This record gives sequence, structure tokens and C-alpha cells, in this order.
Amino acid sequence: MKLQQLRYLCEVAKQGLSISDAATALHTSQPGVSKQIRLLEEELGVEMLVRSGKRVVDLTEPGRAIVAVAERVLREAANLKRVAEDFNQEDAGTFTIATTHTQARYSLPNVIKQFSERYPKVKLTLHQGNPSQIAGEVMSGRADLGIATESLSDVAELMSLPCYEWHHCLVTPLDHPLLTQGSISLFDVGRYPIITYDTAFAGRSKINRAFEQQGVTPNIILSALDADVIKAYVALGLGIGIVAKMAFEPARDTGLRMIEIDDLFPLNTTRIAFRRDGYLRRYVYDFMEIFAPQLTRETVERSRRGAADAYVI
Amino acid sequence: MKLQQLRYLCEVAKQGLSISDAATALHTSQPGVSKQIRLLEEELGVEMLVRSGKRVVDLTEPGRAIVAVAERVLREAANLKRVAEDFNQEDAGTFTIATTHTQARYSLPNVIKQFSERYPKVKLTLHQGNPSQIAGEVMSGRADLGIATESLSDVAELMSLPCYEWHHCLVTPLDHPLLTQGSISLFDVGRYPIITYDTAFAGRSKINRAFEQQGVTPNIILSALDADVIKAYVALGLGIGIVAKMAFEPARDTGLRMIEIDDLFPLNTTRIAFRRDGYLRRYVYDFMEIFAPQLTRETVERSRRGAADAYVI
DNA sequence: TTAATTTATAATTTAATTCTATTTAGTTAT
DNA sequence: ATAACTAAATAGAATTAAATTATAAATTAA
Repeated sequence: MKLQQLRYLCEVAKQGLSISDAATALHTSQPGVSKQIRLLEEELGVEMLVRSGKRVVDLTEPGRAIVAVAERVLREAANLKRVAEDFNQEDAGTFTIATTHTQARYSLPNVIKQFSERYPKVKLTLHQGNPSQIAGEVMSGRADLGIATESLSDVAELMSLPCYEWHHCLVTPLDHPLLTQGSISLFDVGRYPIITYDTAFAGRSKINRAFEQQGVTPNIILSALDADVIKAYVALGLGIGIVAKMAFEPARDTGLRMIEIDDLFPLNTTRIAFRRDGYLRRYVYDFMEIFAPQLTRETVERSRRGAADAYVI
Repeated sequence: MKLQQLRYLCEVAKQGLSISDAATALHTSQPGVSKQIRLLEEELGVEMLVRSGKRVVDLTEPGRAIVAVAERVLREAANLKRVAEDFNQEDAGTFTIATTHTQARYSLPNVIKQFSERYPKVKLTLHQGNPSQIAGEVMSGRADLGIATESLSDVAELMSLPCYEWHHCLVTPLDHPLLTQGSISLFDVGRYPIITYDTAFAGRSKINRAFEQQGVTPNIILSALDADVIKAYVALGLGIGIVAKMAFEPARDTGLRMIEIDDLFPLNTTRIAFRRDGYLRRYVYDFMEIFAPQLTRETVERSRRGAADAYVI
């Protein structure tokens, strides 16, 4: 078994089961790929590709399982290179963060500015997506870190650590009646048309639950994927917005007012996630510490190890 | 980078940093190993071995990190073969269980008998050890499953599932005064010399804690690694024994009496553990189900996936 | 049925690995 | 300090494996 063979196999799977396309993508010849895959099949004693004459039609069931494991092997092998780079003290490399709009737009810019000044040679990529996409990106190794709110804690392969907590707030047009009202309840909020995040984003589920618990049925007239869209519609007078407090920028959002409502909705926790068994380069640790100062390299490593040394019986 | 190179490197590390010994172990020549390791060093741009002239003296720091990752790559690659074997429907293969004496001696024999009848061609190995050794064996991939009590739940890389619960009991000589006493408290037990498990075994920590909580200082005159030793000394009249209830066999232990004391010490839970990311062959799933009927393949797979699909935000 | 596309095979070339023999360097014992 | 021994690196030859080109066979689409 050779790593090369695994690379060929995975590329064929990736290219939609075309040996020719895989060969092109790998800058090699079609017969080479074809042969190496057959050699692997021979060695393992299992057909991995379903062939109809001279066409590859599908992966066999064992083929699917083998591709999954092969991908992991290749990921680990790629980790090896990163380990070496890291020890070479080369402050160069790639770094991919999968995150949501809210983070990318409102909490990351400062962090990334600092990071880039410290590591100008690191090629940084942001992948924007919804929380399940983020988890998928990190699990598959396409992203080094995932940053999202609440959602990342349920996945076994991922380790996730809390970074900071935040509240929602209301944004209204300049002349809204709620601005002059003293204390505001969910009932008050429920009287106006609401614009907020799409389900599965930035704490929307908590918003729903809070209304439910109070027996209020909110009139959500518009769900958006990000706060910028929400604010735009609020400015147009379509309703009041519920967004993450960090998404309100007094200097820019001059056509809007913000109302603090910390007690109406539960606290949200933004978490950072990475593969439990992945290798994290030095600069990734540094990024985490810039993002959430309590996450020093030591703290993170301790959490990763878990209580691996302790046992009871 | 080639798998071969990683194999060579790991073998050198395993053979105590001898390239010649590694070559012998791998049935190849010394210059071949030497060269491949140098090629890998060149490719990665890092020296992995500390050489003093023509001697290998140590691993460099990056070398150590690289060996660790390389071992994982090789483990995953080995998994590939198992996947293939599994789909080949070959009911043959190897299966290593790391466990404690208590399990090996009292709970596994029946299970293994059933298993071996069903899979006569599977080569089964039992590794006996203390709980931290068991965790280590499973983590490193030397064992497929670990079985122990309580201890395996703290390790992040391992997934552990509860199998069954059990209590301790007292074993005494035939004529012991406690045999005629009605209800027995920890104070009563504490009046006699005690023989029980060594620390870090079969719930010893729970025994200690129970005594502590009652403010009783037990007079433990002997700690043993297994119940057989304990019973032998009890039979000699050296004291009373505290062992797992399953370790008392009325038919064999004719020179001893057993006293149930389910309420004196907390319940113990025996767990089965495996690597979260390892491939489990069909017969391993079957073994688990024989051992603990509630652990069907479906149940186990569901636990492994965790709540990977669910997310909140 | 024909043209286009895709994989497999064969033959050739190229490259890489492994082996044997040998050299070089380090360690130990005298 | 020297000799004897051991281990690793090097060189060159032999072997083996991989990639390439050309081509054949099979399938799909027109």
C-alpha cells in the first residue's frame, strides 16, 4: 500500500469517479492512475470501483469505507508536513477558518488584523457557512478552526472551547416608540414586526425559545442570514431587528438606534472548534489566544489531553 | 513522502534508535533504512535523528512529534486493511482485548467461549494490565478494545460505553463472627483486618472513599492485584476480603463464605472502550453485543457519531 | 451505426529502491 | 593511546517499480 495509491483513489472519488479527470487533476497520466488503483484493489482483495465495461459507475460499499479511511490517512500525512514546517520556525503556511457571517464581519476583523501583522506570511482563508457546514469543514480538515455560537459542542470528533459571551439587542428606526419606553418585555417586543436571523444562525434558536416560554408568538416578517441585511430592512422601517449586540456600530449605523435587552434572551457563547486529533501549528495557537486571551497554548493543550492521565479504578 | 519511510522511521524509534536493528526487524538492509530516513528528513526539511558522527543518539524534538504523527498514519493505514478484510467477509483476523484480571478471570470466560465458537478463525489475544495501561493499549492501537471499571471514561481519544454494574462483597473464612451478625456496617467491617485490591484496581478507590466518608480507618493489611490472591489469604485466616461479587464462586471457594454488602460501597460500572476514530471489524461489534447485550452495533455506532448531526445555532 | 469518450493493456522509458561492498566515524577495552 | 569492534553513511550495480505513449476495447450519445 502506498500513499500515492490512496491519493489517486481519493482524487477519483473527488472527481466524480472519473479516472481521467483525476489523472488530469494530479498532473499524471490516466493509465498510471488506473493501474495503481487496480494494484491497491489487488492488495486489499476488494473491488473498490464498480465498473461497467470500461466505465467507472460507482464506488462499491467497501470502496466507500476505504475512501473514508484513506482520506484520514492522507490528512494525517499532511499533518506531518505541518509539524515539520512548524519546527522549521517558518512563520509561513496556510490557515483556514470556517465561521459565520456574524463572526467574520463583527468579531474577527480586529483579531485578523493583529494576527496578520504578527504572521504576514501566513495565507489566511475565511470560509463562511452555517454551523453544520462549519463543523463539516473542520472535521474534514478543510478548515483548521471553526468559530460559531453554541453549535460546535455536540460533535465528538471536534474539541470546542468557549471564547466569549454576548447578548442580543434590539435595533429600531430613529423614531420608534420603544425608544421612549422604560423597561421592555418580550410582550412589548412581540407587538412589532420583527426581523432577525435565519434559523440555525447566531442564536436564533434561543430567541425562539425565549418567546415560546413567555407564550408570545412573535411576528417575524423576515429572516436573514446576517445582521447587515437585517439592519438594512430595519432602516427601511419594515420592523425592529434582533441582532447580536456586537453587530450594532453606532458610528456607521446612524439611521438606527440600539436598545439593550440583556435580560430578555439568554446569554450566547461563541466557541472555537478544532479536530481533536489534528496538529495545530504554532500560529493557530497564537490566533486562538488573540481571539480569546484565556485560551493560552497551555490551556488549550490541557483541554485536548482531557484528563487522560487520571483514572479512578 | 512514502508510507515505507514512515514505517522505517517508526521502527527505528521502536528499536531504541538503532537503524541496523530496525533494518533487521523489517527484513531489509541497513543502508536502505538509513537512506529512506534521510530522504524523509530532506523532504520535510527537518532533522529527525540526533546523530553524533555515525551514531544515532536521540530523536530531535520535531522528530518526536513526527514519529507520533507517523504512528497514527500507519495505524490508519492498517485500518484500511481491516476494512477490506471485513468486507471480504473473512471471519478471520486478529482481535486484542486489554483488560484487568477481574474481567479476564470472572466475566470474560463465558463471553470469549461464545465468541470463539462463532468466530473460530479469529486470533484472540488478552492483554492484562492496570487501567492506565489498558487505556494506553487501546489509544495506541495495540488493543482493539479495553474493558475495565470506571476508569476509561476520562480519556478524550477513547469512546467508552457502560456495560454492566456490580457490587463488592465480603469474603470470610467459614467461621467468621460476621457471618452470624445481622446487618453489617462499615464500622463492623473496619474492626477486622482487611485484604482487598491494590489501588487503581477494581473499584479500590470507591472502597477507600466509602470508609473515609464514614470516618472509619480500615486496617488494610494486604493489597493484591487480583481476587484469587485475596481469597487465598482470606482462606489462610489473615483477614476478611473485599472483592467484586462476581469473583466469589460458591462451587470452587468451598473454604470461604460470601456476605452481601451492596449498600456499603457504591455501585461500580464496567465499561468497554475503543478508539473513537478506529475501524471496528464486524466481529468486534459482535463481541461487544455478546458481552453487553444492550450494545448492539446500531447503539454503538450511534454513540460514536455522537450528536454529530444536531446543532443549535 | 458512427463518433466521441473512457478505461484497460502493452511496450518502452524513466526513475527509484534495494542490495553488496566499502569507507568513515565513534566506542570500548587494553 | 592504540587496537578492536560496532554502527552508519556512501558508491555503484542490480533490481524493481512507476510513468508515459500508443493503442485497443467498451460504452454512451448523436
